[in-house]
Amino acid sequence: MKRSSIKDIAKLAGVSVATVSYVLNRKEGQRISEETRKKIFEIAETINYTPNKIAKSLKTNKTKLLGLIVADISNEFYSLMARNLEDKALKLGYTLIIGSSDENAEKFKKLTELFSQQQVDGMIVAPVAGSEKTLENLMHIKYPVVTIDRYLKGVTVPGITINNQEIAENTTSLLLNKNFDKIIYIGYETELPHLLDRQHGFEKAVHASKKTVEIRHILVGLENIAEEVHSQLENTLGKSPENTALYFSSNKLAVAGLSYLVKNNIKVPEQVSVIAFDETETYHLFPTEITYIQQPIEAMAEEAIKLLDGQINNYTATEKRVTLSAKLIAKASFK
Amino acid sequence: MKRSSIKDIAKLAGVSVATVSYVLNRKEGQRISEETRKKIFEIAETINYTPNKIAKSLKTNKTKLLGLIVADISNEFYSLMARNLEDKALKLGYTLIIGSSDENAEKFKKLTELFSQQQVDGMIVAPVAGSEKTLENLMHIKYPVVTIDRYLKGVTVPGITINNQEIAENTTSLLLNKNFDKIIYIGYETELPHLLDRQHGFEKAVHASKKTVEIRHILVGLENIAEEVHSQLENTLGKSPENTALYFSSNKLAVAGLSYLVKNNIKVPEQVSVIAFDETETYHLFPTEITYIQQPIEAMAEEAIKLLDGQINNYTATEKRVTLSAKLIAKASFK
DNA sequence: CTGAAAGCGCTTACAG
DNA sequence: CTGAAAGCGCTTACAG
Repeated sequence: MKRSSIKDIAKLAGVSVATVSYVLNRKEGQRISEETRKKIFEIAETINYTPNKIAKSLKTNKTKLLGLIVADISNEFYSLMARNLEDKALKLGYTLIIGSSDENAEKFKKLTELFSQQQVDGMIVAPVAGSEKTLENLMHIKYPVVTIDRYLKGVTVPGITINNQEIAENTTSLLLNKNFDKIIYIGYETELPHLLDRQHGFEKAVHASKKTVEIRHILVGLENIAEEVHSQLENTLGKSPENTALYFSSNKLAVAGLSYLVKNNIKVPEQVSVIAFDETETYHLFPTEITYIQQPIEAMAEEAIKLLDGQINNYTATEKRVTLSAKLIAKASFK
Repeated sequence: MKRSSIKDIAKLAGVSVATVSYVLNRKEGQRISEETRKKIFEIAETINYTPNKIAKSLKTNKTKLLGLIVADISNEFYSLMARNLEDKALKLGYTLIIGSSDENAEKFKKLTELFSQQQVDGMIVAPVAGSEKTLENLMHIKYPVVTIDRYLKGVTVPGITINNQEIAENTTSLLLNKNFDKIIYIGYETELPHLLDRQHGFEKAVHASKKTVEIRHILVGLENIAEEVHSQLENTLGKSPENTALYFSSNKLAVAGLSYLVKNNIKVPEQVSVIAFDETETYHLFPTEITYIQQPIEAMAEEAIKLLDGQINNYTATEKRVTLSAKLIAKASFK
């Protein structure tokens, strides 16, 4: 696979490589005779020339490559985010290189190093617990970085989040205004601030409320979600609950919980009301339409790319954080 | 963001850049005094040196970048495939750059051009209808390419497929051996050979059978799957079917069909039996466990990377096609 | 209107 | 054991 270069064109056209470069890049300032232009384009066409962006990158110090680090690209939320980022990036001429951190700080660090060696112009990352140092180092060398979905305490990286605590608080208040006997919060055992925000929002609403309602928490690890949720729901909710509400703080948790409800033939919303953070196509197979909190993924992607591109080209300050609003989509699972 | 280079290290260490390069790359042949080695490593460490792979690439003609083109990275099948490819690629030191073609031949072509300009060492592609020419061109310039999931008629690109026709035929035979009154095949209106293979497998089994059973086809476009499947199932299956089998040729179709069953309270397998091609987490919210055909995604990813790496390094012939076997996972949806 | 030349950050055959 | 030098394929200020 021998590719033709600018040099080949120059030789064939009997001009210098500089001229070829000028023509191919359609620079305005330099005026080159229509004749040579035409000849150069024709030759480029016939020898099937494709520019070597690597060579260009070396000179211009821009690769037009963006690194994306998510926890796991096969996770629905992240693959949808990746898709949106891809589209927005492409519009500005960037392509995405992707890595999954598996919630592992060491792997996260390795990926940032790898991407930095590949000279990506910037990175969009969903940082994992324990990766504060890695982010700080990137900030320190002024590497353009934007966080999405998550953020880390004590590190001021520009990024996009949603109003996790607020929306959790508001939806929990809605729940409290109904007269449930019991409300169960199903969340993660985690240190990730954005997930804790959801929990704190829930708790804040509970404390502010005058209702006497039994509150229970189910917290599970990031693995074996289904099994853990099932067994804990069995303890906390039982097989024939009445007048209870379930608050799932992620779509994965919700799916696990809903499958418990299906298996035990528990009726929604007759016996149990359900609200979930995040959506998923999976809800469509549940007999009742699920009330969920919708993240503005497209807007998040758009803002992330904009913020990153701004940093890369020095438009934007590097401590800008953008908070977007999630939205409650009310459906029948809630009574 | 000024990065330090090999030159900086050389200057600081008082040696040549050649020496630094040798040390950092731990070349065996060249023996360099332990003293200078140590000094160079220390300096590299203190000035926080990271190699510029772009520069290396220009010289070595290897970027360690692989292009992945799928129809849509937010599609569950492809994001899972991407994840597996990512892992396998990383083991060989490659990173993945990703693009979604949206089943659009023009966009597919654009992505191959973009990736080729980025000098990816090879591409893993799920070709779209009408992209024969694009693939041929890549083959012609001997660009390392491997197809996954799909293939195209008349183009001999190395690639990985599964035994679509055979597994479809076998599972259909199973269906025919039961005494259903009616069997409905739900598939796509498409020219994509791998999907037609599934349909042909179904039809082959039907023709070979001596049973008299009513056979119906539902073929839908790639968009508005849910609506189309719903309305056509309403016509073909009705609201209270008996002794009927549904054969879905993809997980998306299956989800659309299952949601119809849920909505109309049709019991599986009492009234209707179900078999689906491909799995999805979504099945878990259906009251009955779904019988499905499982693609060996991990093995496909592994073979794809192996095949591509082989081409890149000239181990493998460039017309090798690998066919892996899908497996029927029998569950309760089938009686 | 066009070209010679330097340089981006590396690698590597060659010489000593 | 180490270095000078060429070169990968581009871009771009400068000169003419």
